[in-house]
Amino acid sequence: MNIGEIARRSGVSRSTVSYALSGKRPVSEGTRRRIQAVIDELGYQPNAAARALKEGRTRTIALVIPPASQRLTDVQLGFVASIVDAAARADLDVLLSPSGGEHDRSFERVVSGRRVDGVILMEIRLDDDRVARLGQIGLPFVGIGRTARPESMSWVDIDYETLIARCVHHLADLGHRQVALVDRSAELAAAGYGPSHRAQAGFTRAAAERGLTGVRACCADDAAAGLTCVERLLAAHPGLTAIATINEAAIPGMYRALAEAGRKVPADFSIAGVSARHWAENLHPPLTAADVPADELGARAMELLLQRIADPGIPHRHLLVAPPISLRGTTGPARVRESS
Amino acid sequence: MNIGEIARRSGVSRSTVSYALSGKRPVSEGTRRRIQAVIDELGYQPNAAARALKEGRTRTIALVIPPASQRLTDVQLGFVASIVDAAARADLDVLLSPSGGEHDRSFERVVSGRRVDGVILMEIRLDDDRVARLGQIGLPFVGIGRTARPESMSWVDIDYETLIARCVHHLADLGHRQVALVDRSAELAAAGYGPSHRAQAGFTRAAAERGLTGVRACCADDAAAGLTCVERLLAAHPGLTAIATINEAAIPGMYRALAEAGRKVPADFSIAGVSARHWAENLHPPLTAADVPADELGARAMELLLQRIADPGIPHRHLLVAPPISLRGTTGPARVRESS
DNA sequence: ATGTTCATTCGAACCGATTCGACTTCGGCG
DNA sequence: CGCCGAAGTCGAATCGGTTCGAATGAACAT
Repeated sequence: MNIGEIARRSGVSRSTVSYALSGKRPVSEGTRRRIQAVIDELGYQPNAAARALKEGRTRTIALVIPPASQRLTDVQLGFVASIVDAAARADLDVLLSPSGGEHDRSFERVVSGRRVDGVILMEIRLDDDRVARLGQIGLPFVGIGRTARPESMSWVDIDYETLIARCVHHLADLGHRQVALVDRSAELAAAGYGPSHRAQAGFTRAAAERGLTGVRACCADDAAAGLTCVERLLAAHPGLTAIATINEAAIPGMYRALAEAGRKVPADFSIAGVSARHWAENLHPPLTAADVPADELGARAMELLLQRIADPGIPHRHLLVAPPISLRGTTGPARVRESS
Repeated sequence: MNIGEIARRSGVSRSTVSYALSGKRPVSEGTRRRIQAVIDELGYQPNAAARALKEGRTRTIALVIPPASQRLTDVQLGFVASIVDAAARADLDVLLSPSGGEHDRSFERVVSGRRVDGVILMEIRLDDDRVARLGQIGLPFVGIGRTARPESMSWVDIDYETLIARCVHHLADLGHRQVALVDRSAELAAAGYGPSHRAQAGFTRAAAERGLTGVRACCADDAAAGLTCVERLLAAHPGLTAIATINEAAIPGMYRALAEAGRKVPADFSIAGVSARHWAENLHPPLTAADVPADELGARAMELLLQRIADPGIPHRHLLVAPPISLRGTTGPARVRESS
C-alpha cells in the first residue's frame, strides 16, 4: 500500500501519483480520476515517515507537559485541550512529552531527533534548560509561561504578579488587615517556577502598599495539602482573615480547613484566587477569582508557533493577560474582631 | 547533524557509526570511543523519520481521546496520565488524537499514514467504526472499554454493570425504595456508548431483583447539568431518596441541587457512584463510590499493547475490573417518610 | 514539411537512517 | 608457509515518498 503500488495499478509513474495528490504540477483530468479511484479503493495514505524524511518537516508539534506523576490542574487541562484542538484544526498532530526532571529522555528524543516541527512548553521556570536547548537546536517554540529573560523567546503568559496584587487590593478594600498568599509547592518555587516568584512579588508589593501583614505559604497541588496548609496558617496566625492564592488544586482543601475551624466563607474569612472559570464556578461557594482564559491563551500560543514555524526569522511576540477578578461568593467585608 | 557528518568527523563509514550505536555488529573499542566522542560533542540523535522509514516502526503510539470540546473527567485524566507515564518508561512517544465525530481527519491520518506502531482507544462505543478500521489496517490496538463483540479485540474495562448493580444493592440494603440512575449524556448513550448501556442494564436488573422503583436520567458531563438534572428528578419523583451514578463530572452539581432542595446528604438522601478515588475523597461530603483504578488500568492497557506490537499474532486478552465500593460519607439509611 | 509551444508524463536523484554481502587484516594452526 | 576463521570495516541497496530535468507527443504556425 505504497505510492508505487498506486502507480502500478493506475498505470502511471510514481511521480505522477505524487503530483496528482499534491497538485504541484498539472495532471490531466482523466489520469487524476483514475489515480483517485485506486487510492479510494485501497484507502491509501502517504507514509508519514517517508514524507517527513524528504520534506524535512513532520507536521507534528510537541506539547511539553509537567511529568505524569502530578495531576494536571484545571487551568493546565484547559491549555492542553485548546492546543490539541487548535492543532487538529491546522492538520497537525500533537506529541505529548512529559518533562520536568533534570535529565529527560522523552524531551531530548523528541527534540533532537527532529520528531516535531515545533514545541509548546508548559511550566517554564525562570531559568529553564529546555529553553536553552531548543534555542541551541534551532527548533521553533512558544512558551506558556516565560523565563527570566522573556525578550528572547515567544510566549503567552498569565500576569500572576498583577493578578495577585489585585486580589490583595480587593481584600484590603474589604478591610482585611492580615492576608496570606498560598503558593504552589515549595519544590516548584525552589526550582525557579515563574508564577510562584511573580505572585510573591505582586503579593509583597501590594501588601506593602496597603500596609497589610502578609504571610506566604507553599502548598502541594492537591486538596489534602490545602487542608493542612490552611490549618497551619490559622494556628500560626489567628488574626488572619483572608487568603489570596494561585493554587487552584488546593482550594477544596482550604474550604474544608476553614469549615472545620468554624470560619464561614465569606462571612468570617475571604478567599480570592486565580483559576479556571469552570472550576471557580463549581466550587461551593463559588470562588472569587481572576478567570484564566486558558482556551484563548492556548489558541494564541498555537498561532504564535505556526508563525514561527512558517518563518523562524520573525521577531518574537508576547502576550501577557491579566483578566479582571470575577466577584463571586468567597470575599466579603472583614468582620470586626470581637477582641478589639 | 546527520549520520554522514558523524562518520566524516570520526573518519569511518556511515555503517560503522550505525553499528557502533546499535551494537548489532562488533566495532573496535577505539573506533567506538572516537565515534561516541563526536556524537557527544555535537549532541547527535538519529533522525526519527529516517529511522522509522527504514525500520518500519515509529516507536510511537497513538492515544485516542474524546474530542477536545468536552473536558476530560478525572477518571479519563487518570488513564491519560498513566499511559503517558508507561509509554515514557518504555521509551515510546505518545501521539494524542482527538476523535469522536463521524469522520475524523486526525484519526485517519495517524492510523493509515502509519504514524504509530499501535493505538490505545478511549471512549469506545458498542459498535465502533474505529475498531473496524484498525482491524482492517492491521494496526495493533487496545481498548479502554469494549465493543458489543469483545472477544475480537484486546481491552481493559470497568465493569459498570456490576458496579452500578452493587450500588443499587447497597442502597436497597439501606432501605431505599426509589432510586435513580444518573447516566452520562443522552448523545453518548444514543451513540451506543458502552458504559451507559451496561450501567443501565445493571441498574434495571438490580432494581428488579430488589423490587425497587428505578428511574434513569441522562446528564451532560458538567456540574451545571448535574444540578438541573437532579432538580428535575426531585420534582418528578418526590419520593426519590437515592441516586446511583457513573457521571462523576456532574456530581458537584447534584450536591448543590440536593442542598438547595433542603435534602441533607446522607441523612435525607444517598448517593453512590463510580469515580476516581481522589475525586471522591475531595468532594464534601466524600463520595461513597467504587474507586476506579485508572492508573492500574492504563498501565495494563499499555502492557497489552506492547505485547501485541511485539507479536500481533497472540490471542486477545481482556481485563474487566469491578473494584469494591468504598463507603464514605454519602450513603446512609433511608429516612422513614413522614407521610407514612 | 519543419519548427515551436504547451501540456503531460517519466526517470532518476535525494532525504537519513539500517543492513547485507564482501573485503581486508590478523592470529592460530596444520 | 599457506590456509582458515573471526574481527572489523566499507560500499551499496533499501525504505517510500518528493522534486527536478528531460522526454514525449499533439496542436499550431510558418
